[in-house]
Amino acid sequence: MKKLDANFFRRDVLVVAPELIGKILARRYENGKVERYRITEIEAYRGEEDLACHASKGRTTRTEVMYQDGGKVYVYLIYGMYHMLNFVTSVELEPQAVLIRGIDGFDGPGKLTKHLLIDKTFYGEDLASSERIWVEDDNFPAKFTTGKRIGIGYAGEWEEKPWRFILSSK
DNA sequence: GTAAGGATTGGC
DNA sequence: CCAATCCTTACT
Repeated sequence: MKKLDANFFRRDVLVVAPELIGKILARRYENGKVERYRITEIEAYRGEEDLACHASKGRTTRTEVMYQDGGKVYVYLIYGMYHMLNFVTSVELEPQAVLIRGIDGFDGPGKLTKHLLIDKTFYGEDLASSERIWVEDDNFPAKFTTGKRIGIGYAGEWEEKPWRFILSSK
């Protein structure tokens, strides 16, 4: 079982996203208990020019972490009710991130963060050194399919990009 | 300062 | 189909 370090995330989001499919998301709770889930669905958000990416608004307090080096956690609240879990990819000044949309047993970005007790205190967490959340590679031979990203009807032509990756083998 | 709307979900 | 619910951004 290998823990993914920052170098894994310091690449283009369109390279990292498909490789993350089938990887293991590990979460250690305050009571010390560790739970592991296979990542089943991911979406890629790529740069300021991607109108669906929050960084298209520029570097703000909210998007700051996306401009940092890859391997960080980006969490934000949507619709006043759900926290979305993202991992920053690429290098400094290249705002890219992957949204974790589904893990084994919890299909849906809002559901999985609710179950894993992920909230905005995870904003900026370093996946390589965190004791609360990290990603592991168990050499699972993952296969995946792609599709359009969900819920971004305002993004014009960017809505058509096949930047959603779904695990197809189990 | 004020207003509009969102990378969602579950219930009617 | 629509409300829940609050943070971020845009605009007066």
